[in-house]
Amino acid sequence: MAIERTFHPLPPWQRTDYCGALRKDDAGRQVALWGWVDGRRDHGRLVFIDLRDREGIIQVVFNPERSAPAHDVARSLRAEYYVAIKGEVVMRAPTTVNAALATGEIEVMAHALEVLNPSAPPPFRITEEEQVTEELRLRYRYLDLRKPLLQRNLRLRHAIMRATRAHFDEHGFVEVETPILWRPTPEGARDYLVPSRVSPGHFYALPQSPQLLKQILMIGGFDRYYQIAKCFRDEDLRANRQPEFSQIDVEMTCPRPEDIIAIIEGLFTRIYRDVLGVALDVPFPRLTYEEAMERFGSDKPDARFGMELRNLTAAFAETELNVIRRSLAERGAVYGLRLPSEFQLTRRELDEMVAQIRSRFDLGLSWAKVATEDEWQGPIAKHLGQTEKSRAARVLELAPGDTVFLMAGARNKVRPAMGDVRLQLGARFVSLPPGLLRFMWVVNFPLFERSEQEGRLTSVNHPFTAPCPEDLEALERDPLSVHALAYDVVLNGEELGGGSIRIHNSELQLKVFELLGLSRDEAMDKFGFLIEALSYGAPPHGGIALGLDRIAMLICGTDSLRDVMAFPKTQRAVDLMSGAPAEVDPAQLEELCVKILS
RNA sequence: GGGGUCGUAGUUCAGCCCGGUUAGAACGCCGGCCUGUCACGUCGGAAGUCGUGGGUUCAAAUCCCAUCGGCCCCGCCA
Repeated sequence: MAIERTFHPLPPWQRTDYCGALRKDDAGRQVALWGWVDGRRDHGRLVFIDLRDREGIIQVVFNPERSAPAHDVARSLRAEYYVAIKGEVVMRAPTTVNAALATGEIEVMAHALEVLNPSAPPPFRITEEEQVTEELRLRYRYLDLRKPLLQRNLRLRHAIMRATRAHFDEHGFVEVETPILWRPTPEGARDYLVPSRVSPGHFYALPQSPQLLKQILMIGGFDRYYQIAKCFRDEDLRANRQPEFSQIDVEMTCPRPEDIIAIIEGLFTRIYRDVLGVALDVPFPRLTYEEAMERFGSDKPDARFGMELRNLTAAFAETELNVIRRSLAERGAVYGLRLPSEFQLTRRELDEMVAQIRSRFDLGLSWAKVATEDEWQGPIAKHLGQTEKSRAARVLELAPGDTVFLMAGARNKVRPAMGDVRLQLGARFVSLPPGLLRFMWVVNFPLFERSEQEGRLTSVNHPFTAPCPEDLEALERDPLSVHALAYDVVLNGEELGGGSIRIHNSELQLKVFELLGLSRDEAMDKFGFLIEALSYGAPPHGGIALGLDRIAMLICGTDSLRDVMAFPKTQRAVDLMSGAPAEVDPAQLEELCVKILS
């Protein structure tokens, strides 16, 4: 057919209502609708169409006695045709009401119909009932987006962003945009690089976060800044990690940690109230890093269930068991975990868990079943002395039928491994109420940790984090003992964000770089602009950054980031719809002075 | 970089273990009939590079090897 017969760039009439928004109060009204054909039921004479738009579905009836031309066209409609109709809203006869539909008490008796665009048969039905592979969903993202799940999730995400902007606006924060083309940085994740045409051999990096830019905005006098910022990290993907994601980025002048904490508790309160109508309990509990590791074996504890770790080092002080004695001699520690008797693992499952912990953490997990306080069964049971068994039983509050897990070794290795065991047991046995929200702050992080791979100190947070003032004197003598003015906000075992008070003194900043193995010259080369900026009356400042996508995941009740992003990438960082990344024309590369090696 | 899992009509899946009919089903699609359906019904029809490549075999969707792609995880990443 000639294009001029089928291409209608302008609508034939204006829409009066959304399909899914009509209700029985609208009965008697003449309406004009646009929407997709969700389904067609053709009875030869009567034709029924389910018409769908973003608000929902309504049934449209075509009766040849009402309009023969419209009825004729209606018979040719197919799934996902985009059509405009005019008609009258009428009450359905009581026997024909569809209780499954919000609009089920009414229908539209059509007298005019225009096909605005036909559709090829879709590769899958636009309904949540059909479980289609993620690959196909991503390839035809525009069709998947029409489904209720993504419609709902992206609108919830919009509501989160709206609440965020309102909250910060009301507290005097200014939203400032920062560049996407920025400077490569040595620390942190792998950068996405963009070659510069006008400076051959030089590259921009897409920002991993606007960290330094927001600090410089404080130096630049904005006092209170926020931004919903796109961030980029070229690392491998996970269900909850995409290469490009959004942060709610915040910075303020002269804050105490409690000022940031209060602002963010206010933000979460606002988001949960506005988006879900849920009232949060504030303030959130605060745990020190040390306490979180000691009790949960994690710096992002899931406090929705118990089964906390217990320190059994004292209980095992006089043990005869060789493995444990050896690790205690090396200033190691012993930790235990109690699995209550109502939860039982088979021998096979226990063996699998032991093997898995060995391969992932290179640590030996031991277990025993408790018959009575002094009578344990299992591979290690007969090697355990009476003293440690009864001491451990007291600390862990063991009861007959319980399973006890034990692990000995260096504290900083045993605790995360036991934390992992705890999470596995929790996931396996504890059924959590869906609406349960356990927010918390984890504070008093160490400033540095030792990187085994690189054999040097690295920042736990980032190199711009300020040390606690009372630890300053230990900075050079014992850097690992220094605590940071840093705080993470955690919900249900998921880290939602983290922040800190920053270093605003150029000498201290240079000292920290030095401790991280960055010479004064290298530091000036890579961060000279920051050091220099700090020397011009930089006010003390600090802030936080929150993962918007993760917040959206939790609000939407999904465990995949792809369900809260309009156009996500696959695990190989590919966009299946557009085919990005793609090869480019050799002429483009030449202009950029870029050569492909392989 | 490593481990696991999946890949068969447009879609969802069966068949694969134990090699041997013309590779089936449902939904969808195409055509006919049907005035109250809403998972409409009904009659008929079309539809397949069994992800790809190689090997074993008289014979491969089926067994073996490699490879590509989706998902989950470790490493990596706040």
